[in-house]
Amino acid sequence: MPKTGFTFKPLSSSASATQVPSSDQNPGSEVTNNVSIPKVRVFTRKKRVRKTVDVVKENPTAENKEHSGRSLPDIEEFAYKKVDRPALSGKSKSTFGKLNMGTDIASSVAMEGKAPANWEKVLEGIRKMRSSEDAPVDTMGCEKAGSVLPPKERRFAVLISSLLSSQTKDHVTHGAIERLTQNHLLTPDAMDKADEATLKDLIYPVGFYTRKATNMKKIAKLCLMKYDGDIPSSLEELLLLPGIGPKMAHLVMNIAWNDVQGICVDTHVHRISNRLGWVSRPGTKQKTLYPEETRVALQQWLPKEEWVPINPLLVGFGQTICTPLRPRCDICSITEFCPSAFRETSSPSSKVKKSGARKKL
DNA sequence: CTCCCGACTG
DNA sequence: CAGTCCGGAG
Repeated sequence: MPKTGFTFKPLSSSASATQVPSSDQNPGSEVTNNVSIPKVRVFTRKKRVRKTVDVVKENPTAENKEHSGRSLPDIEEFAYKKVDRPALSGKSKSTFGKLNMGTDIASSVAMEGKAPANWEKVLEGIRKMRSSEDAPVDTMGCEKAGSVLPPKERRFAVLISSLLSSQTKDHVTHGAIERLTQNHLLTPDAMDKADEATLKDLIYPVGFYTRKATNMKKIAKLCLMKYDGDIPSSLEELLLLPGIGPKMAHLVMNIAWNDVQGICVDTHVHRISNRLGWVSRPGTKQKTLYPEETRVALQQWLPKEEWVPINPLLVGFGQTICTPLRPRCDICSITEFCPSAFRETSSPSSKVKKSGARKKL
């Protein structure tokens, strides 16, 4: 991949491990330095085809697809998003009940705020396992590359990169950022003026590009109008931006502002922390139900120096060994400290009703 | 819960 | 080829 100046690499705390040598990079990237070209290069490959699957969801109760309750109740402090979310109270309760089961991994669960036994050995063990294989998840690959930009631009780039990186492979995110950069659209000003359709085409392969293009424009405008072209500097204000939730907000605080307000918890950190018995619901031995709950619990005992590195560490571990499905306990070196080792317990988001149910007849 | 997008997996 | 992946929002 040609790196034309900006080589930002967002802390892809999610996807990215898996290879994907896919021959398709971006076919038009021979655009080296025609800086003067005012027009935007549009993606012409693979047509975006709507799936138009005329699936008549005759079974609205989604028998499979059991997410792990993504939305959270208003757990403690600021951290939680925009306005007040009324929901969660009544409805999803039944679902949570189900997810809640099988949580006896608590033998070594940390007592409120107290560090679980051997956590240092566990971390060390994971580090070892990670170093042996080529960890694709390098955390701050950005600070070195992004530093070529003035602070303000760099922060904006970090914010946009974070937005684009969710649910998207690293190389894809990188390509999108590169295209935006080449077209001089990686600034609040330009982005605000740009066509939404143009942005959409430029970021194309990233996940949820349509929604992200919309969010990018809104974010650019907000940065312009409320923050003088800079990005919000607090967690609360970052959370107010469309498309920026707890996970990304912490990531941006860490990288863009170098101000560690909290741990960036994604599903890997969430799942593994629970498997290890590192966190539990307040006052219980139950697994935490939401990433935010995990974050709070983890922050109660994990030394602050580990707050940032814990993410890339567990993400890499979670993608290669402690996987959601069929974790590789057989090759894991810390099973002696893991209450969940060799248990089919699977992830926090258990998979109860699933294959057993009938498809569509 | 469901949708958003698409690439990958069993 | 249905199910997974996994962050955010409604």
